Amino acid sequence: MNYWLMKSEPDVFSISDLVNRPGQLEPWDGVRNYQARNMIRDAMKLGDRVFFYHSNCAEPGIVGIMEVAKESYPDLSAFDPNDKHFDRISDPANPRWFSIDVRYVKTLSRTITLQELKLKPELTGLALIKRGNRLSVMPVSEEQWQFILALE
DNA sequence: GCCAACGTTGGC
DNA sequence: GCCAACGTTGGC
Repeated sequence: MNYWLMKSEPDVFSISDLVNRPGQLEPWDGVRNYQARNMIRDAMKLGDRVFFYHSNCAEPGIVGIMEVAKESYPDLSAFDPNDKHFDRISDPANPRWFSIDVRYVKTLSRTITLQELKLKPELTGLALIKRGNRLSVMPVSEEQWQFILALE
């Protein structure tokens, strides 16, 4: 099993929103970065665990866990001219962007904040805390995953 | 709201 | 292929 971290702005889509979705399922679409796209398309497998990270908010940090409920398929939002993430270049016959579906697993008893994660020497290799990192999807090693969970 | 970091675009 | 201009991300 692989481990990941995905960011979402809680004002746009929060972990509470995921909880309230039918079946607690949600298509994770709108990713428009090639590095992140490649991970979604090629590496994220059914059952993989994913940290839900709240970004661009008062208290950025990890708030919960989800799992991959469906492996990659073309991101339909790229073909919708009315969608915020519409991409005129993406050709339905040769899609440029991909989605996965995620399912809610749990909410952490507290937010494990970015501030706290930055202080841990064990996490210096974590992409999230590298300066200037803007990736919205990133891998987490099993060691990092266990370490972070133990902070809860 | 500011702004540093970074990815993308497009002229050359 | 270089690189300046521009747009976006996201912490603060």
